[in-house]
Amino acid sequence: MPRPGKSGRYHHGDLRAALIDTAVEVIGERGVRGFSLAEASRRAGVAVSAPYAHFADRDDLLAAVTVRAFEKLHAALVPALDQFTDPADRLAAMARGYVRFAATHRPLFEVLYEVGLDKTRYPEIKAAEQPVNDAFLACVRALADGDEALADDLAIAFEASARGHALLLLDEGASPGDEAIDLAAERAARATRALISSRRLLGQPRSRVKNEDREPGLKDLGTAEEGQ
Amino acid sequence: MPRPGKSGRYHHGDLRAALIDTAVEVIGERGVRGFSLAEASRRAGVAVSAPYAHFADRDDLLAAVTVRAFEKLHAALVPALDQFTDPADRLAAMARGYVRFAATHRPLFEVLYEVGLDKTRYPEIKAAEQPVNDAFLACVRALADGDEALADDLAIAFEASARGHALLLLDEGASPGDEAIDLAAERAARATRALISSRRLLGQPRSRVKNEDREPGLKDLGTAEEGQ
DNA sequence: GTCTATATCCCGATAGAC
DNA sequence: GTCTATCGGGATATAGAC
Repeated sequence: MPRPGKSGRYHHGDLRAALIDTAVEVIGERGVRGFSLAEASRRAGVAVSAPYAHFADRDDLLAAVTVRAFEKLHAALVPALDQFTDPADRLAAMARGYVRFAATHRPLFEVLYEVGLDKTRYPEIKAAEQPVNDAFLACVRALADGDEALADDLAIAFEASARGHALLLLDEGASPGDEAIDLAAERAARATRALISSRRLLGQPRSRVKNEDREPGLKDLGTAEEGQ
Repeated sequence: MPRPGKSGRYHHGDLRAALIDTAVEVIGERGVRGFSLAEASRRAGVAVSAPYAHFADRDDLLAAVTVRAFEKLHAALVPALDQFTDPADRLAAMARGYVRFAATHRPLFEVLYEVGLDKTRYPEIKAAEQPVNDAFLACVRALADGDEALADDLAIAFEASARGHALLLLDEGASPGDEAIDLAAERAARATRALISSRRLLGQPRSRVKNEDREPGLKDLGTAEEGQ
């Protein structure tokens, strides 16, 4: 942690970290695409050329922000997961935490999907993404009972639902503290449970159908239950 | 349909329409935020000042593109809907058509949600949106059996799921003709059926529960708590 | 590591000629 | 309705001083 000291320079202990902070701020106002290195520099109180001492270029800073975004997402999800042992409970909690994260860290959430950086060029991003994916895949597999295809089906349906709920919430313009957040998070959790409950309906008509999944009117939810 | 005629001018029959076309093209490459009036003009082969004869400003052109987007979406959905009478079939078909639209008209799909224009300032957009919403709400209500709250729950869960499936597909980088499109569309349709099938699980613990919807195996949906 | 200065580029929007 | 020309602004990135 470099400290400014007594030097004649009027600057930072850690400009690199400060720039990531201001970048998040700017992204929150202008979006990823509208973000500019120049504006971030201005808000950090340094010359527009200063960032180049810490980042190769604009994309390099965005990559750092993306890493932070995945780390924060993971940090937001873990405590929710630790509350439960039942896989269905855990997956529902993930949906809840995910939606909440989107609303309380909107800029970081946007960054997750909108940076559009080539991840092979920024392996740090893939690395930061890993823990989240692992936690989530573990839940899904536990609910699929060894059926890999079913695990995939459920994983995709869950991801789509959670992300969709988050986006609908953000479209409403919800901001931190808003009561709409809890409502949307709860909706996402319930949709997750609904998908789990009917997960046998998610599969493509593969070679041989497991049991029967005739489309019931409303009854017959029962067959969906055995993985806890 | 104005035609160029013999005039000395070397121009369009309909620059307005041509600009909308090139705008879609540019948005496809650079996104909504990266779209510029100047680039659209260049591709249409006119001076950068020409668009101002047809559009008040950049936003005005984007609004026109948005209107086209909703019209196209509606056009893509109607034939799918006409195929079925059963509400569940219709809603599943809507999901399928929606996902397919996202992949085959990616720029227009992006425009639907990312223009960020004040819709009160552009009532044309609201008007173009209306038919899609109506068709979709009709399906949902038919499945809710008079229960308004359930209709809302299902509507949101469906929208979230469909949009999420579309985004996951686009993130894969699917382009028109790709086989991944049909797969994703089918997944969205099946997720829709799963949600319909378990729609009684979507509701918040409201005053009094309609009949019974104790979910076997999943106890205590009621007071799910905590998120982060 | 940060500054000042600069090169180069693209954008939105307007004015006035045709 | 379109063109040429222009103003004003903001961006990325580099060079060289301290």
